[in-house]
Amino acid sequence: MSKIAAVRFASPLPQLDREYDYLIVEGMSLEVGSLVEVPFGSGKKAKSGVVVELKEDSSHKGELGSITQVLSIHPQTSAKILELCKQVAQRQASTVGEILAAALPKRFVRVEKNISPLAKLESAVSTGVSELAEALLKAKRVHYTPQLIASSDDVPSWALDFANAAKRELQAGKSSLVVLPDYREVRHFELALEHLGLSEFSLKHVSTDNGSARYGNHLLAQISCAINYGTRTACFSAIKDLALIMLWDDGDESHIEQSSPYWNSRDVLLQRQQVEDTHLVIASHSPSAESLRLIDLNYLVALRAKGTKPLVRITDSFTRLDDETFALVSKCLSDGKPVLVQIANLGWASAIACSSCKELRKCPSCQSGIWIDPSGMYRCRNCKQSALLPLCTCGGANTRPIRIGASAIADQFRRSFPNTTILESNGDNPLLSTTASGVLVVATPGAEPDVVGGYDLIVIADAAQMIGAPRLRALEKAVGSWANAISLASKQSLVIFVGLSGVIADQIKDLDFEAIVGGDFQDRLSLGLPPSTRLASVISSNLADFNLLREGLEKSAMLDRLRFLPSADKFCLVLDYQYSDGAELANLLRSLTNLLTAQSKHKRPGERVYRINMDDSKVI
DNA sequence: AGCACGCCGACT
DNA sequence: GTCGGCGTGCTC
Repeated sequence: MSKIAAVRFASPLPQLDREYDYLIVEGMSLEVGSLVEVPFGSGKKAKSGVVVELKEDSSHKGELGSITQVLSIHPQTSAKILELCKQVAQRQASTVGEILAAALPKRFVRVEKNISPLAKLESAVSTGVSELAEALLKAKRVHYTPQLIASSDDVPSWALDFANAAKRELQAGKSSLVVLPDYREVRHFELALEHLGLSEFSLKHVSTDNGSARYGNHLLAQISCAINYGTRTACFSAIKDLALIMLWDDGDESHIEQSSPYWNSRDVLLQRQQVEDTHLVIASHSPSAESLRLIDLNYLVALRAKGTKPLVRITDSFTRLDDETFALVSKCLSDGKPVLVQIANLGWASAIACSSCKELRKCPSCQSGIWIDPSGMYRCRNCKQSALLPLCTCGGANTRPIRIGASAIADQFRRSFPNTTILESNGDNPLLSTTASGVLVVATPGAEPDVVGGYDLIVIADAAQMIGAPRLRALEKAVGSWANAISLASKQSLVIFVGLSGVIADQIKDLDFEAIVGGDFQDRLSLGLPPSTRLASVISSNLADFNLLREGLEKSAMLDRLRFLPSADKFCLVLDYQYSDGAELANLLRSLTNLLTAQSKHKRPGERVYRINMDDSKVI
């Protein structure tokens, strides 16, 4: 029996970011991952922590305290996950405690009393031939492009491929982990599990589930082999005999943690693959620039499923719905077939202008633009609140909409096709699926609902506008959202891209998403922009500490390898760095900000002086 | 985060 | 003299 336990606290504080050794009282049973209560600090106040190591002796010179009690014998996490937390903390210039806080679920004592292991899958059950599962026998890490359109049963191909690969592992007595961007894709994967009769062998890890269900599955994952699936926090679920990790649509922004320390599923799972020595699949209809980079480096082996693709029609029309497109929509609807129209902007209009002087109308309090939301309210882009519209500076009262949005387009369709069901779906008000037959759906990118049998016509009405957005990843994001929309097509579907010409039009003809994203990737490579490099950002809470940080970096040994980029935010420092310098930069930023935070004259309770993001995709 | 220690100004 | 202000630093 070990005598000493090293304990860690799930706290973001850098002062507490280390292991503390405690004596294990005789007769106490615990293991790595157990939750314990220990006396801590000068007041010997009880504090709960996680056992991270069992050992015989301590390097600590002073006297050791004793563990007061074992709160839960059930391990909350595993040694491998603790190692993963350390590595992620290192890369994100964060603390282990902060990552650990993300890795530990909320505890529900009652759940611990009645957990029983999951049933075992009979290994005799035959498995269908799966290209993906076959490829995994040959390569450790795979990038997978599934068949674009579902071949049957309205279950997406990728979800069936994932479930089949997971089934094969389960038959070999191994677990798998599937990480999905959002609830929609969770539902798709569940459909595949149901289709293959695997539901009872699976464990769901999503934050929207009630806490006790989630905690129960968290504990079960460590004692039963299963198909584990969930959204991004599932990246840190401790799993028994994990052999396969699969990530769907790694370019989706839902995979990025929005609060400090801003980790993302792809980076965490790439590290987890190494820590746990598992197989890894990163899959999407349209590749992310990062995964193309990993294929280029031969870190991922590319695999593409064969399959039919819908017909494509491209118009270089400046209007979103030219006469010919409109006629095709009309024809489809009169045949009782479902139609999808993807519109980039939400609401009735993106902006409004004065009818007399043509000036854009601004918010009276902050001078930001005003748009019209789906309920028809005038809203300021900055203060987000509904704005009462005052008279224009020229005295004019009338306005006209600039760039009408999805609600206005849906309204036009309602007038053109009074006998057709017109549905709207957007991120704020998503429609997951519809069963109507002759339906016309107007959706914003990422909110396209499923329809039974698939859409027979899909109109990407804002193709030109989406690729022209002044953002670094505009093209990659646009193509990704087109691919996902088109994956909802029926087998005899037609896809219309409005407003495209030139090289992109040539590439989109064959729905060769990889060629488009790849070309964009090469362009960025030659410009030295992400993902060939990365952008780190540090937001300071005040000007004095912002200047101290900048001075500190300018005096550092890394100065010649860093590039300072201009930033719109006033206290935001943006740095461009090479992947190979990432670990060193993270260390530098962490030690520098820790030092400056300790000395800061401007810190306020509860507020961080510096917020570090080692991979900021929003910054330019 | 807490909590003690410590080194300066105002007070019975 | 000594009570208490909160800046600095440590917690196994």
